[in-house]
Amino acid sequence: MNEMRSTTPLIDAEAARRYAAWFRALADPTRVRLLHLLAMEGRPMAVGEIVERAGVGQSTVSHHLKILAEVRFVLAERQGTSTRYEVNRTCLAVFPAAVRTILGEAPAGEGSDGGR
Amino acid sequence: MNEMRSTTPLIDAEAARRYAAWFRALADPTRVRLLHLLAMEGRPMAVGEIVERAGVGQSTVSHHLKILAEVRFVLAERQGTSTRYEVNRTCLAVFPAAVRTILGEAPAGEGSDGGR
DNA sequence: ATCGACCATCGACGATAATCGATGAAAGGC
DNA sequence: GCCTTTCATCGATTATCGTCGATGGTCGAT
Repeated sequence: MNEMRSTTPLIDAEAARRYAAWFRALADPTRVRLLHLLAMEGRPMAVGEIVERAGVGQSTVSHHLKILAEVRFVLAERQGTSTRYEVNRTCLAVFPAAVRTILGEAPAGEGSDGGR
Repeated sequence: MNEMRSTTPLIDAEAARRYAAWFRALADPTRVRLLHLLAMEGRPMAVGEIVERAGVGQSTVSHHLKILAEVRFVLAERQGTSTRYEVNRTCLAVFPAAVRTILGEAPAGEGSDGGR
């Protein structure tokens, strides 16, 4: 019982959920800082190394890295007993495109998904 | 008890919270749809008019409009007994700038705040 | 002054999310 | 084999969020 009455061509519910999910991935200060740390280092970093600088517990860091990885804002690579995370700049390009679509300035459609 | 150990020049906690707040404003499908509706109409709309097309209750719409207004993504204007909301495209320009700053590609500093 | 239309706010509820400590699982070194 | 290191996952706790119905406040008209 929850559809837009929609005489006008509006974003459908699924697209709205997809866009919201992207924004939600960066809707937490800890994740913003983790992403920025990885970007500034510019190299794959081990989780323990990240934890040393994050100011939050190891399980918390792991949790947030997982969320960032699910939307491909970071990439994970196992290396022996360690896991290296690095920033994935390509996928972060979705934001300008998403904003343009929401504002109706985009050619609609999927937009640059960044190679998901 | 929660600071980055920060030998490297990282985003400070306050900046991270500010960026996260911007992303959080669009981290909900209903807000994405409301913003898109306002953008497609391209004119100030009364709340009742928005409610007719939003598929959620009046108080819910009012709640979300308030959140969008707090970050200036929409602007409110009382007109008699009614309140008109319209999209504020200028402030939505913060996203490309925010992403560049988080990725360390920005000229640092405040970035285009959009005239807040 | 009263009424009606319009919208914001309140209170409550369920759902989701952030954080932590503890436990578990995989890989390497002994 | 066993122990250590490294990380992911689990369980619990607390806080935040989305939604609703109901109430309250403001303005215009009668």
